[in-house]
Amino acid sequence: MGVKVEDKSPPGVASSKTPRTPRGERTMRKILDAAREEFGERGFSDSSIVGITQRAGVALGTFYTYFDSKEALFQALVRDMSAQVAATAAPAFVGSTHALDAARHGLELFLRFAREHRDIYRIIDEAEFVDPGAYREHYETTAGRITARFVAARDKGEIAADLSDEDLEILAWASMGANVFLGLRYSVWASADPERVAAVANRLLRKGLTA
Amino acid sequence: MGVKVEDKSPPGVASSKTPRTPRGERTMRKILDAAREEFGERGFSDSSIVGITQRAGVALGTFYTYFDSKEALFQALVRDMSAQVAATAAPAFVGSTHALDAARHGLELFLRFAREHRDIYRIIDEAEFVDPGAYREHYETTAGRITARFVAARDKGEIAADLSDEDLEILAWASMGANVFLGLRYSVWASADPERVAAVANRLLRKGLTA
DNA sequence: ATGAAAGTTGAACCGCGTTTCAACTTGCGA
DNA sequence: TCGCAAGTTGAAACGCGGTTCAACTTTCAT
Repeated sequence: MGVKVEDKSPPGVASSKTPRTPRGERTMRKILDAAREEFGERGFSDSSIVGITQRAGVALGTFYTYFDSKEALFQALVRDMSAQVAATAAPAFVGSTHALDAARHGLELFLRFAREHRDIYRIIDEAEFVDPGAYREHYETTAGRITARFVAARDKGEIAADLSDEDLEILAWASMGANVFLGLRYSVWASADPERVAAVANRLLRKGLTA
Repeated sequence: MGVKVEDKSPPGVASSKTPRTPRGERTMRKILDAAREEFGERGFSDSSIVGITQRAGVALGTFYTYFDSKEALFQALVRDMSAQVAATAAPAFVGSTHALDAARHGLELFLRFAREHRDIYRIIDEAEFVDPGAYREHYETTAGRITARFVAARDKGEIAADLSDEDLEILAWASMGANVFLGLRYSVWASADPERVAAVANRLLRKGLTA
């Protein structure tokens, strides 16, 4: 299938679908919020544009003022949420905390976030099928950030010097996968104490990455 | 949505949809194989029963002799493949190998398997949305197996005695998540050397789980 | 050999949800 | 104040694909 997007322009550049007035802005926002609810509750294929516009309190046709298709809307949503997830864990990595403590704290924040936003979690997962490009971009960007932190930590002597950049990339993907599944199991499917889960999981990194 | 399954009987018990002759058996097999191809290539919602029956070389109506719906077919497929994945890694754990070596070898086998069967990998992922029950069952069963191995290894003194059963469950989920994402990144999206990836990733377990 | 059960066929039915569009309303800038 | 661009509306067109079904063919037990 693939996603149809008319607007190939870089973000910030006006296109035929970009709202030009405050009113239009508000309406588009209402549609995006409604879409998050609808996609989160029913999944992509069981969601309908009728349902989304009804939730948003606008007419069916209004949808096509702002989006070319259901897929284009989904894509917009995924990029929005990917940014939100990144912003959630980010605070753990400011300052000069030890990299492995930061990783533990970041995981804890992520687990709390997942617990509050099961719908968002689900939407990103579904992107694997609805919009593979956005999905891949989300995880590659995330893994890239983790790798960069590992490399920096190694150069600061916080983790073992014998680990190459390639090794660290592998370990970053492993770490990210662990985090995602811990979120699925302990935040989405059940609610366990994020602090405890993060502390136990951190053992793998703390011992596995040091000399 | 949810999956409609008329047949609530335990496996092995005849139902109205079970083939009763060799010919029926063959036809059902043809449909299942065609479905694996179709779902793997196009994903669930872009796959059609027309397409599947055409690939299988049978008439549209024949489908409904063996399955109640598109969802029921998908469910049958997922259970089939879940078993295949389990069977793939299993050989690594026979004999009296050290638990952590076995884990490394099991991951390597899984990575090779994922490389050969990207379609199967994708189908299980999509079950999260098409048939959440089967998806959850797949990962809970898998995590359960890993946890059991960890517990046994701890009792044999191969991993740290201070880890509780609950700790080991958390670590099992982390480990499984790592494996899944490594498969995605290094087998499905690209083809890296499974032995190398498994060896590097194993460092986390080898150091993280021992005292 | 024969009849009944199992299996096969594909046209047609059917509901649903996306997309279009021409008439209408709102609100901003001159 | 006025006119036009932006935004809104919802009925209807449209396509698509899952499901049904009654007629037909094959298989197999007796």
